[in-house]
Amino acid sequence: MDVYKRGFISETSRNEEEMELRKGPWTEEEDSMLKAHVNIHGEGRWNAVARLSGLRRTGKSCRLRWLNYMRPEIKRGNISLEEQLLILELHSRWGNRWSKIAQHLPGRTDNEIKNYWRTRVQRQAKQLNCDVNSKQFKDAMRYVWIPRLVERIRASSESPSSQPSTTTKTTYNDCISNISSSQMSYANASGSVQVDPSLLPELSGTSSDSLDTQVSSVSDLTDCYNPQSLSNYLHKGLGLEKEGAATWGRDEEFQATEEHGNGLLVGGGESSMDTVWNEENVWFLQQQLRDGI
DNA sequence: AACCGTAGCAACCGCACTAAT
DNA sequence: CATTAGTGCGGTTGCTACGGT
Repeated sequence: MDVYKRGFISETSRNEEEMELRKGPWTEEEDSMLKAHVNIHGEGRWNAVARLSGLRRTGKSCRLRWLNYMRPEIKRGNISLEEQLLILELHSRWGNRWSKIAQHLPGRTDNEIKNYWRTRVQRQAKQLNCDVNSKQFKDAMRYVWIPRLVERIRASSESPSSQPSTTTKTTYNDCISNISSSQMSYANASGSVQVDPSLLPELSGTSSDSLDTQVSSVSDLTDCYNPQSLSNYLHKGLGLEKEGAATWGRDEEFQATEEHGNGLLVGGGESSMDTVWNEENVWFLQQQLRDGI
């Protein structure tokens, strides 16, 4: 109870007692009041909503609650692999333009995507001891995580048991096809997803030059999972200068991981909550980064 | 069982933009 | 043109749940 009392503030405007505004978590009662009002009067004019609905909230608060939580089309629950891929792609293209990114993920809010980015992606950057905006990290995403994610999507599409919802798939493909740039990712006829590296952020001259060649040659995504290819990605994409530093021993371990099907590439029996951002990926990259420096 | 650290998420804040006056 | 109200957006905060010790 106290939690709902916490955070009351007084409004600077006219009737201070009457206009005492609530802050903090919304109660069920408030939710239903807001819902009832919006159902009758529609969205918009949030200050009027706040006044007329009887809610002691600011218009901003009402708007936020409605848009981020109460809209009927809000999709709740775990972010699917396709959505994760889309987020990574769109973020690499647009940066922190959360609302713009959210427009391409129906049912997801900018807040949700922002939270996803901060909690999952930034955490991984932290574990790798690099800045999320660093070239190093972007390259890791571009040449390791995104291809892995693509592969997992493909793998899951081939094994119906671990298939994310069809709805989500359709959504992803629809989104991709709706994005104007022809450089954007696309879903091919077989339903698998390819990532066009050109949509990703501009890299520094040296590495992008070498990488364009490397990546454009990857017409078949399975190539991404050829250990030699991956090694090349890491050396060129992550700017690792010692070509021989990451030994095949590493890749063998990587392959062994695949064979165990415990999460890197094979969808297995994981929950959809599982992401590409698992510890093995982090470990693998840390090793590559360490060896390469 | 109690405590602590952390991840995830809902909500707030401040600023910017836009349209109406 | 200047002002103001409404709205949108990105960054940040703080609460809750949960797992580890």
